[in-house]
Amino acid sequence: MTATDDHIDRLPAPALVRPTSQAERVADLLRTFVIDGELAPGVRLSEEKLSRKYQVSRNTLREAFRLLSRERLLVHRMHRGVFVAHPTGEDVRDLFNARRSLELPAVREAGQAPRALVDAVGQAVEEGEAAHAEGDWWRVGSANMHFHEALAALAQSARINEFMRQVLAETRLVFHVMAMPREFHAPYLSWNRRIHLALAAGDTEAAAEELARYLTISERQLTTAFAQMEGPEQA
Amino acid sequence: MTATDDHIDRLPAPALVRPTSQAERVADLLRTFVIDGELAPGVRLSEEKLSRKYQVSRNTLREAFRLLSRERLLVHRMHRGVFVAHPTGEDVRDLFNARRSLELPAVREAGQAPRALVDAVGQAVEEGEAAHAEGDWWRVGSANMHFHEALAALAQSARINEFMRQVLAETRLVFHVMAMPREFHAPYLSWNRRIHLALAAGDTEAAAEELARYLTISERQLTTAFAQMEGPEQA
DNA sequence: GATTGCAGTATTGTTCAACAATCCAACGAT
DNA sequence: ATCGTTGGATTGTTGAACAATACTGCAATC
Repeated sequence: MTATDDHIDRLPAPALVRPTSQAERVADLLRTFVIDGELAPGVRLSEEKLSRKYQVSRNTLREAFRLLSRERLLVHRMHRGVFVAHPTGEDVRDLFNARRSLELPAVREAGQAPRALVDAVGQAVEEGEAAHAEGDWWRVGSANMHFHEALAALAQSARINEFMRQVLAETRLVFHVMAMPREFHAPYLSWNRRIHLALAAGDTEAAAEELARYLTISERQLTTAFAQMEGPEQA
Repeated sequence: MTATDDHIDRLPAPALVRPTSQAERVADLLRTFVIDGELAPGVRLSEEKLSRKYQVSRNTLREAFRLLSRERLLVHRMHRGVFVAHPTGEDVRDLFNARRSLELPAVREAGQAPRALVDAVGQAVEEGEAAHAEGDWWRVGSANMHFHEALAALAQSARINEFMRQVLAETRLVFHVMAMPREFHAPYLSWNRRIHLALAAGDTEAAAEELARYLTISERQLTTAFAQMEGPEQA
């Protein structure tokens, strides 16, 4: 170890250059398509067409499919192909149960979390309000996701964070199943603001109760919409 | 719809015959190997050797690898191959934070859960005690996993259940990193028994407190062991 | 008229062989 | 000691081939 090594140790280390494989890149691409709704729920992804379009071999494409099917964004059906996941009313209930398990305790234990994590919640609130001011409804939705992601992050576990991202991505799929009206997200803006205010004030219990109400109402809205949808027509 | 269709509706439906792909079967196989410690943490899985040994093509094998790397049981390192995950002390902290987030709230809300789910917790306790009576330490460990899996299941979310399974599988890997003494699991048997008793009695808060203590102590044991291990020697 | 049986077709499941890209260890030069 | 080079081994990716399966439509049956 020479003296010059000290300089190296001081470098902003974590930005390590990670080489990525073709399969991962394709998976990233498809993931954004699914989350953004460019690939509608239930749509089948033809191996031949996709491999031709994105200039990758079928084998590489299939590796990407495996990654995304473990994330529940794609569904593999033997000899039939892979399809964009198509959540049902049952899935909605499950997703919200999962969110309750993740978000509520995270908020209740927010006292243990570093201030930076609480601030991130506030930033998401502001992002949503800014998007609302610009009338960018899609970004309002994204900001709402960031908000809840920030809530789960209070639990301080990278694994929880990743799981939460998955759950939220799936939740976003739910919105694609039935085109929600643009104004659907509007009421949540003030709600998020209230939750963050309570958090910043250290009143975690109040924040948790607000959040619980939010989740209950949001779930009810979606499940009733699904009931109307799955009842009359077929699955 | 003829009258005979009624009989079909009454069949034990959920046992649907799901055809499985080669890739999934290989993934299942490798998963058990990893969890059971037959493939030690850090070991590299040669594509050529494995494909030859299990008579599958490299491409199929790689599909299985992608599945398992999303489960964090394998780690893909570009141009180097896939390795059995090798958890660090940092991972241990993260895993236990995740478990606290999952298990504690699940126990606290156990009142909402159907009795069958609470009974499942008791069954896991008995499984552990039976295994202990037989001196089958490996099964004691498995039963302990089942116990905590049953706790998380009180949250009533299939997604939570799966996530918990993953977390526990990783936790099991931790035990393979350093061979824990056989008696390591012994004290947990009575602990699990106490937690279940409190649960069955409806005293969820007492159960949660016991569980919290358990997690704290268990985490401390593992992290100190890791500190001794990662400090002197290299990573 | 609805169900069953049977093409034919399209697509996925899987394998194989080849090549490019990269890592790694060993060697040798500075 | 450090660095550049070289060669071998392994992964990354491809394209083509074939088997296995699902789907459609039509004819045959009751």
